[in-house]
Amino acid sequence: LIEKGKAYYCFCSPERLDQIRKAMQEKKEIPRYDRHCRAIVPEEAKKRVSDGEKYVVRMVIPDNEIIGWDDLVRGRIEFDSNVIDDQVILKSDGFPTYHLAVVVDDYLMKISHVLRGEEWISSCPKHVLLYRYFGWELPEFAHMPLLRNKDKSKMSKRKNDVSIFSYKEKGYLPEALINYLSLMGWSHPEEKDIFSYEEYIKVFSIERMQTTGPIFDIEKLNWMNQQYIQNKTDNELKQIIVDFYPQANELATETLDALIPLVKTRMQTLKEFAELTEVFFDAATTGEDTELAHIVKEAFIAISDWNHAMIFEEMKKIMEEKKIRMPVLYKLLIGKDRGLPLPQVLEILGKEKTLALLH
RNA sequence: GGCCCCAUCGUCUAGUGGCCUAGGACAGUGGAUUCUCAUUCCACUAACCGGGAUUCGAAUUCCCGUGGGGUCACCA
Repeated sequence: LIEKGKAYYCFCSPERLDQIRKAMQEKKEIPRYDRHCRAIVPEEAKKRVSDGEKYVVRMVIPDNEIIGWDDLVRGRIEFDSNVIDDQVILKSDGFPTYHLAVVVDDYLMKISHVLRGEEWISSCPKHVLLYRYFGWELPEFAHMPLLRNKDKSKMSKRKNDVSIFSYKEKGYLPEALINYLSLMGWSHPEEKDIFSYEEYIKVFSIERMQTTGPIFDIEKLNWMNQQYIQNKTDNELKQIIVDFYPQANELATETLDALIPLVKTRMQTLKEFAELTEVFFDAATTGEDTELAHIVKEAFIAISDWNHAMIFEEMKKIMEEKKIRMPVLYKLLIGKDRGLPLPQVLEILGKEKTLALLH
């Protein structure tokens, strides 16, 4: 590029760069490199380089030209070359900057389509120019909309939780996350909301890509995750839960098996399993109403055939007599006023452990 | 601020001049089912940023505003 006159050595110090940038800003001009070193004749530049002077390499931006490309999602995009900076393409440490690297790397990798975030639009003309300078065929460019926060600013590592691993840790299923994300800026041709990754690959088309930046809303992800959890078979879900929450292995197999269908419709994320099944892991505290506890205990002791139907019968009698409602019994037995269906939970827990809750 | 991108319910979106008194999904509200909570089912609330122009006819085309976003590094 240097030999072709499409790039040149620059010896300007960071201090000088800072200075001219500030000066230009004060004059309300576009803060750009002033092309100071572009005037240095090649022989002199080469000599200074071989003398060991520190340098970077900048690309030459032509004057008064329109640089553009046909973006696959946005159509024709054009820039006036006069607003483009003589970008550094090789740093003083000898490493290329992103602009040089991405063009060369994509070329070597035989990349046909460059799909990237909208934030890259303004540096794209530099890339277009680099392709031209190298004499390489331009790939297709498609600039995707940016995921945004509630305040509409773009999502970023600094401000947001954008690590896919953290979503996994929070108990989101990979397929649910993928499904949800696929709907950010794109829509299924049949307006479906739930579809598999395989189907997504099959029906995806860049034409359906939207140009506006969608706001990442966790509510719909939650709903979608719940849908995916519900659509699992009991066995699949059991495996997923055990993988996610190894403590589940402490439970007897029958216990866990019986719990799965109960938790299935009540989990938005896998993390909620622990909360839902707390009573199976920790000895729950008894309620304050000791009189009620005593009555319930007596009634339960009398149950010979320990199953949820019988348990529920006894509970109904007590609720009628004491004029109380279900939440009171929940509170008494599991320490919370809501949860998995109580009679079933108690059946699974077993008579002995249930009575222990009421000691 | 310059340049660039964008603009339909609170949110994700359908919509490519007439099928739109704008459709679906999430959330919200009300109801049905029900042993709490969920699930499931039903219903309701809710949007084309503003102004011009083109057209017999604009959410859809064009222009001007306004608003939002991105970017202006020897970071990617």
